[in-house]
Amino acid sequence: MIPTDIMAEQLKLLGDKTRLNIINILFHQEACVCHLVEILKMTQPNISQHMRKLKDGGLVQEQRRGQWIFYSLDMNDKPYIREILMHLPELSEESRSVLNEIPCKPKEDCI
Amino acid sequence: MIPTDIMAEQLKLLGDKTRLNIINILFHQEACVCHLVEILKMTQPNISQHMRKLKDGGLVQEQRRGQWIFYSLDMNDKPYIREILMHLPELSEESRSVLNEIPCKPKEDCI
DNA sequence: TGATTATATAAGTGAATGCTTATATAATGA
DNA sequence: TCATTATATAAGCATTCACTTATATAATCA
Repeated sequence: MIPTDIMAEQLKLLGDKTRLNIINILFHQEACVCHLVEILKMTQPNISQHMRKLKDGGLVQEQRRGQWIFYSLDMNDKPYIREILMHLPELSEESRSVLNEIPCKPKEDCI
Repeated sequence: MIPTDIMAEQLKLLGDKTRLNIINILFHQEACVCHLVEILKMTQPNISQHMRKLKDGGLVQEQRRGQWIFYSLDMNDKPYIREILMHLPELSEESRSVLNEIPCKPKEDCI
C-alpha cells in the first residue's frame, strides 16, 4: 500500500516523455549517461538532471564502473511500473546497438 | 501498445495528488463535482478544472443527470491504471458516506 | 603531472501548472 | 419569470519544471 501523495510523486516522475523514455530503456538493460545522451539526442546535463530526479525518487540505482556511472531500474517495491512498461514500444534496433557498443557491453569486465 | 509521449501525458495526469485522489474515488464509485468538493475540501472551480483535464485526457467520462454532472472512470483501454489503483489506500468511511448521501445515491432514480 | 573523458552541479530562462477570485452557463423549482 | 443550485470558464498569480550554458568534480591515461 502506497500513500496517495507518494504515488503521485512517483507517477509525476514517469509523466515526462524524456524520463519515461529513459525508464523504458533501463527496462531493457542498464545504461550510463553517455548511452542515454546518444540514444535520446539530448545534452548531458539534461540527462544527468533527470537521472538525479529518478534516483531521488527511488526509481533507479546508480553504480560507478570506472569513469562511467551505470543506472539500472529499481522496481522491487513498484510492480505497477512493470505494467506500465509492458505497454510501451520496444527499443529501436539503433538504440539497442548503442547500448551494446558504447562504452562497452555492460556487465562484461571491459573496464 | 501506447506511444511513449501519449503514455507520459496520461501519467502526468495521474501524477498530481488531487487528481490521483479523484481517480481513486471514481474507482470506487462515480461522483459529481459536489461530491469531490465535499470530500477533498477544495474549491469548486479547482475541481472542475481538474475534471476537464481528466476528461480531455480520456480518463473519465461525464454524464449529466439533472443539475448534476456525474463523472466515471474510463479505464477500458488503460489496464495499467487498475494496477496503480490497487496500491492506493481505501476510501475513508467519511468519503463513502459523502458519496452515498449527497446529492443522492447515484444510479437510483432520485432525479 | 597534465590532458582527456564522463558526470554532476549551478544559475538563468521561458513555459507549464495548480490554485484563486470573479463571472458565465445551465438546470430546477417557487 | 425569477431565485437558487450546480457546474464551467476566464483571468491573474506564484510556483514548478524542463531545458540551456557554464563550471566543478572525478576517473583514466599518456
